Amino acid sequence: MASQRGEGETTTTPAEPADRERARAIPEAAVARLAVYLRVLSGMADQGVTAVSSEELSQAAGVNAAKLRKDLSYIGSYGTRGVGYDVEVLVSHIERILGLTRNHSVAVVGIGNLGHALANYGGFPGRGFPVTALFDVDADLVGIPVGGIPVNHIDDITAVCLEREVSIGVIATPPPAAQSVCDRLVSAGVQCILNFAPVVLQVPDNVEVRKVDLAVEMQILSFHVARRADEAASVSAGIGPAGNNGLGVDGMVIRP
Amino acid sequence: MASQRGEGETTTTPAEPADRERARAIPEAAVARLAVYLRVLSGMADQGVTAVSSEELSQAAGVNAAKLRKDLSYIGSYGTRGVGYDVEVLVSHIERILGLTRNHSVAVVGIGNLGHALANYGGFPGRGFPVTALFDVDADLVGIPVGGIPVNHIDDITAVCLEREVSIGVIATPPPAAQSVCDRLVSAGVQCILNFAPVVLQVPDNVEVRKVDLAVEMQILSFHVARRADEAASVSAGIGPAGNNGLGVDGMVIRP
DNA sequence: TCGACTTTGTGCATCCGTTCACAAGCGGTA
DNA sequence: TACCGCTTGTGAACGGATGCACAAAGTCGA
Ligand SMILES: NC(=O)c1ccc[n+]([C@@H]2O[C@H](COP(=O)([O-])OP(=O)(O)OC[C@H]3O[C@@H](n4cnc5c(N)ncnc54)[C@H](O)[C@@H]3O)[C@@H](O)[C@H]2O)c1
Ligand SMILES: NC(=O)c1ccc[n+]([C@@H]2O[C@H](COP(=O)([O-])OP(=O)(O)OC[C@H]3O[C@@H](n4cnc5c(N)ncnc54)[C@H](O)[C@@H]3O)[C@@H](O)[C@H]2O)c1
Repeated sequence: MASQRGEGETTTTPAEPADRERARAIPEAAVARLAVYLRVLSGMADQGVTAVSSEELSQAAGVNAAKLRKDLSYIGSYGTRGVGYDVEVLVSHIERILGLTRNHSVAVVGIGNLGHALANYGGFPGRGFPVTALFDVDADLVGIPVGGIPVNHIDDITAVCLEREVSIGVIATPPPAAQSVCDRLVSAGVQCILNFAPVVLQVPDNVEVRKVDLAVEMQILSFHVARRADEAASVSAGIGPAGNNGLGVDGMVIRP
Repeated sequence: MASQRGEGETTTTPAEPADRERARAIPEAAVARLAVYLRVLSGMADQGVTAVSSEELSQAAGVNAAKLRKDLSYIGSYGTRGVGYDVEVLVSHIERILGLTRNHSVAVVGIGNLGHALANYGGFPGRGFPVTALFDVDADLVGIPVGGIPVNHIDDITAVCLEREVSIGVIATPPPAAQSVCDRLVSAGVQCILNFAPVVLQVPDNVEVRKVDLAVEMQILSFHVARRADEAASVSAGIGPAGNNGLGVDGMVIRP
């Protein structure tokens, strides 16, 4: 039922600083996991699952059960001992902590290979991150709609970002342009930036930057390959490549 | 220097530990930063810079100088006290530790929006990660070259991966297909996977998975916005640092 | 050759995050 | 109602990463 526990939610709650204070104390790593739990829980909810134990959820999310419980404890105690967690309740609390109760308008800058993919991606709007503006410096692109949104010229970035209340700026330009684009976004009041360009951005303290660096990811994988090769070498001999040792596909399945 | 090492490292090989042993001891977080240092150093080398101090390099990489020196110490002592580091020397040692002395063949699975962008991206081959195979289940795509490489059918994945010695598999398929694609890659002997699908993959112990989840990144940004808003709210009653009122372009933005 | 100066490399204290282990709390059952 | 088994929530131990501070080690100029 939707109306359970009369969680009026209208912040008319007993002005507990506890909630607000709590948010500050959540470790960054835990925040990232909460986002994963949220996705898993949403999937469960869609399949009609109403309750889940920390053991089940932790397996579905690929983490240790104790860690999951600790993560959830950062946002409060919403489980029932002996039973588990109510999926919907957990979803709504995680959404609240992650600030997903309101939409976050996204702007993509640099509509090249990657920018096109991002603009066309349908996964963001549904999760509260509508892409509302696209920018590029290329005159041939300006005016053309991509993913339903017309590309604006980079010079209009301030006006458009303010008008559409952009809160997250995504940088998908070539590396040399990234810092300049970043500065423009910051000037336009954008305080969150997701950067795909392999460049270290300099920003004021009040701006949050996260980077996605595929080359770095691959190099980390490369490191592990090398390490593994070394280990194998020092132990010599080896176990066969083992096509499918154990581990099957499955994983757990729906349970209505 | 081999002056003093911590105590036993639980190694099975008592002789000539040197770099091989060292690699195992490098913290994961440091490995990620080494990749960033490498990129910065490569850029410096291209511009003719031959020497650099920990202070300069750390600033360019956006980290603390002490942390940078500690990171470098994990791979050995290649600096010169009173002077700094030789750029080329550092580059070659980092490349060696990251296993970049040999190429790592990459296969991309799922040639949709994202797959196209990845296949067309020119930044990988130059860094030792040549994309040598593309796969999709869509018959209309099979045979068509993308970024110069013809798309293969997913059913040929084992044969093609073995033939081209693919060492990294990139998953860019819709979420429902991700686990199955992952299993196929593993069966084909691929031990490193970079996953873009918002799904938790189940893999054997000998396979390394890294994920890139844009929705999670955005939610982390959202969390910080919310946290910042809370802080502002709890202080709003009175003190307002500086003379600007939140919204809009605040006064700063200076950047050297 | 020598001494002053610069910068590295690292021991150590600290902090943050992970894991363990178990008491507390709850639903179900007799 | 009283008991029993299950699962949560968390105190505490642990381990890894971070940052500081400084001795060691080298360069450079006189
Ligand atoms: N394509 C990928 O798969 C991929 C992978 C990893 C990293 N990246 C990084 O993402 C970024 C974009 O990659 P891409 O392949 O889409 O490049 P791209 O060259 O296809 O597109 C870049 C776009 O940015 C535009 N642009 C250039 N300067 C601009 C400016 N000052 N303001 C606004 N727009 C500007 C260009 O007109 C172009 O449309 C690059 O930094 C690249 O290194 C891309
Ligand atoms: N496009 C983005 O910017 C973006 C952003 C974040 C996450 N993602 C994720 O990346 C993945 C790909 O996104 P997209 O926008 O490119 O999707 P898309 O639908 O454009 O492309 C998916 C491609 O995978 C192919 N495919 C489907 N099943 C397959 C199978 N079993 N084997 C091989 N190929 C198969 C399809 O034929 C299609 O060409 C999705 O999981 C998406 O959630 C994409």
